[in-house]
Amino acid sequence: MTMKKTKAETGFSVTKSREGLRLGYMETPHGGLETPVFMPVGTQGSVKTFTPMELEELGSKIILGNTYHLVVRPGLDVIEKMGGLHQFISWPGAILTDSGGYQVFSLAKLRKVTEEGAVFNSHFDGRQIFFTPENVVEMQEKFGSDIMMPLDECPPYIDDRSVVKKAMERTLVWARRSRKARRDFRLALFGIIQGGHFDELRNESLERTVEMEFDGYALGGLSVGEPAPLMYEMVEKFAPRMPWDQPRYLMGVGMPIDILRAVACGIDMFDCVIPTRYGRNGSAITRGGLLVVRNGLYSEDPKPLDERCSCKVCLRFSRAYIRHLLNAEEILGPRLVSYHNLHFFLNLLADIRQHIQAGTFTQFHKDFSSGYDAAQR
RNA sequence: GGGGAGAUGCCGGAGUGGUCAAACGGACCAGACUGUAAAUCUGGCGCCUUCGGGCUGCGUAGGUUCGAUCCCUACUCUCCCCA
Repeated sequence: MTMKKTKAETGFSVTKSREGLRLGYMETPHGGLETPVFMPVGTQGSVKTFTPMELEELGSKIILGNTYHLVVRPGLDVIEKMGGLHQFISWPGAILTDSGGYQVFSLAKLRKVTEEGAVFNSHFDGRQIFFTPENVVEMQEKFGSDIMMPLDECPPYIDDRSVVKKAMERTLVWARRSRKARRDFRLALFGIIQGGHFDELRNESLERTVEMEFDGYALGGLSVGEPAPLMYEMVEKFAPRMPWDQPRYLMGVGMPIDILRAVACGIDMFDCVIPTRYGRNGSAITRGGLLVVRNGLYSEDPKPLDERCSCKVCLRFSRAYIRHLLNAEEILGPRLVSYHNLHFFLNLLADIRQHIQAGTFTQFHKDFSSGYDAAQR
């Protein structure tokens, strides 16, 4: 008698540091990676402004893709015919794909959610696209995503408990269906915990999702407009209750200090558009907080974006030059700031891992926070 | 020398008697951005303000009118055509 497979072959092991923090190692079909980890977001098959070579150079082991966006364009067929997502975008590392659950939130005006799934009027050409828990898993298997996220309903930050409850329950039903739909057990499938800022809902979502036995668990529905303290509260309460021996992913977070706080609560995986979006919009993330290089203040500033940074951009270029590039709408401007920002995030996570290992994370966290302008988050 | 057109805020450029501190762009200044419809979006952009409003203002100087960026006169300057 053969045991029915319920879990991916993707391996994950955690050790507990002296300070009680998590240090993990995850194996995927596209290489291993240490956690806590930051995953750059490459929605449409590209981490905006970066070549895969640059991502490798920065030490990124895993990036995100987005099922909704990739299906809208170039379409599932193209990616399949090109040999899967990794080959198509020429990325040798791991890929986690989000399901389109976030688009249920961000493209709320263009979609309709039913028990069956979510119908989107494509933002690109208006064409209707139907997402169900089943076909979303199927699509991600065709992509060959190392980590698949199930379709979920990500509600906005809202005080109406019944709305959040409904989304949470629907996410549970969809989770069960997603789990049943998987065929390729080399790929991991995570469960997503919803419930907004309501303790009982979060709790129920967590317990019932964990019962379904996924390969990892994610806290979803946070950083969707709620006050930061509320997000911290949720992470502080629920991260520790997620299974110890499996990856814990806080979706869409966040700013450096958000990440530090979440790591302290036991989160392993992060993704966020901040480094790349802020980069394109002219803000550098630095040890001192946010630095809006675009501002006139820096027009004659010879200093690097971050005086304590050793990235290629900071070793070579002045704020004045970068501001000029941004101002003149030279494409190099957004590229340079994005490069610095992503280096900052990846480096921060490397520092975090190192300090956890050394048993000095708490001090590092404290030092970082005091040097970082709180007003800039 | 003759004829014509025009001068508006940092720049371009609407406006042709009151609803104009003056449309719309651009530049400039600032803010936002957290599983990316974002190389995007929002706000400010004469001076002062207790944010109610007050003051100065559309080449210069006069004039008409209750009222002028808008009409008249002169001047200054710019551009175009003819000689």
